[in-house]
Amino acid sequence: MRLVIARCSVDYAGRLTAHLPSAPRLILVKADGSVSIHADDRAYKPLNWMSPPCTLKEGGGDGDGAENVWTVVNKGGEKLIITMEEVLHDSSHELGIDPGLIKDGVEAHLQELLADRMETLGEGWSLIRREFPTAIGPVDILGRDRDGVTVAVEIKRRGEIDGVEQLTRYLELLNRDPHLAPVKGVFAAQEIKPQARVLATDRGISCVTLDYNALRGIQDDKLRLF
Amino acid sequence: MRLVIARCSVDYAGRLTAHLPSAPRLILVKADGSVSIHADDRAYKPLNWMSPPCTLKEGGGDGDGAENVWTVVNKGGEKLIITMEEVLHDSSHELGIDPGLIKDGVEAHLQELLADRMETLGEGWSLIRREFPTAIGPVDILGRDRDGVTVAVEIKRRGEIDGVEQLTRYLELLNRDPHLAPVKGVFAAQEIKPQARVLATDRGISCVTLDYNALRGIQDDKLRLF
DNA sequence: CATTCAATCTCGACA
DNA sequence: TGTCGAGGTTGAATG
Repeated sequence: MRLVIARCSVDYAGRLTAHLPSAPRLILVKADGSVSIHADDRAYKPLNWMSPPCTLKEGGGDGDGAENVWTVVNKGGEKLIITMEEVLHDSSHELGIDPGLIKDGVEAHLQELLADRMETLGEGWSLIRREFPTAIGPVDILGRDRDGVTVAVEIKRRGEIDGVEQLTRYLELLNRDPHLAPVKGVFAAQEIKPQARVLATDRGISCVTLDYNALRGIQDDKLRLF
Repeated sequence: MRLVIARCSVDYAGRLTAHLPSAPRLILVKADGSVSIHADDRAYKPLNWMSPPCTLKEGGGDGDGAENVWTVVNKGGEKLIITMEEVLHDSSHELGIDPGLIKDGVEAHLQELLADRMETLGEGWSLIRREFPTAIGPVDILGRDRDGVTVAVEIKRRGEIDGVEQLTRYLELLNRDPHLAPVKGVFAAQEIKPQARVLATDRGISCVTLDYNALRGIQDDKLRLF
């Protein structure tokens, strides 16, 4: 990864045409050849970028001696032209390939724990199975209450409206199956937003706030982010 | 803007929970307090990030002496926890506020030029107006052919399928207006992808390849990116 | 402040 | 390879 801080102007011509007037910016050249240009605000989105696979050529390439012009092109014929006016910093660093992001670590764990302790949801409740498959995706937990009524449980770390919508779709589908119907819904999360609670209640879905540490039964400072 | 290259592990807890195992990465701390973590690939998307407004605290904050732990929190209670294991580079740079991106410079210019030279599209063609308003957005150019038939022109720098779809929607709407109907469609671009051309032709929309320099009539090396 | 909608959306899965 | 759908979507514009 190469980090360049430079006063530069930038022209992009591809899916649209765009121009950045001269200003100091960060130019990020990554090992895969991709280039992005960042201002000193906004974490997520670069001002300008070229996605890999692409190639960077320093110098105009026309042999016109414009060595301060960088040209980045990709397969689709998109071009990013960076005119360097003053380089303030330039360093390179070997990072190697990244092991990558592990998502839902805690949510998966919550599901595991809850499946093992269905009595958390109610006395006499039992597990049918985790990740119960349906046509529109797996239901986190399918179980039975003490009366043998089927229960679909949706687990989120933070319970928001879209989670309730998701569970509602599962319930609608599951209730079409005469072998399962009637199916009750339980919305379980470490934290449930008021709006989500109202919507769930309105739809006859019960809400359960989960205590991660209590479920684990032990403390683990490394994972206890809150 | 602060650039830190460090071997680190990262935990995010917010709209979801996610974890990055220990590896060397770039940590970008911007003037607005936002933080993003980049691997050595992918130009656009950070591995992990925290959008502003948010606050960064170096050190665990528990007084536990974990000074190598950075904690970033925002209003919504989202947390990003970076555990620094080995700092390989750390530099700060003053960039100031960015003048920002100017989009569509050339596309807007193309529209201007074409409106002034409707005969480019056909002998005797004339302009009704640019940015002709409709309920679903403005049509780039509305004009008439030599027979007085209304023509809707969609202009793109690169003609792709979505441009044809857009023009199709305009045509459908415009043809419902008895004062205008029948309305013909013209898809004009500096470069038209084969797929887009096929789709347009299939829908009775004619395609025109625009020559920017010919339309301008003069050369301008500064703007001529191709 | 909530809501809607476009984006150089990106990114992964699947046919 | 193209298409489809989700995303910690982000970000701007609007009521």
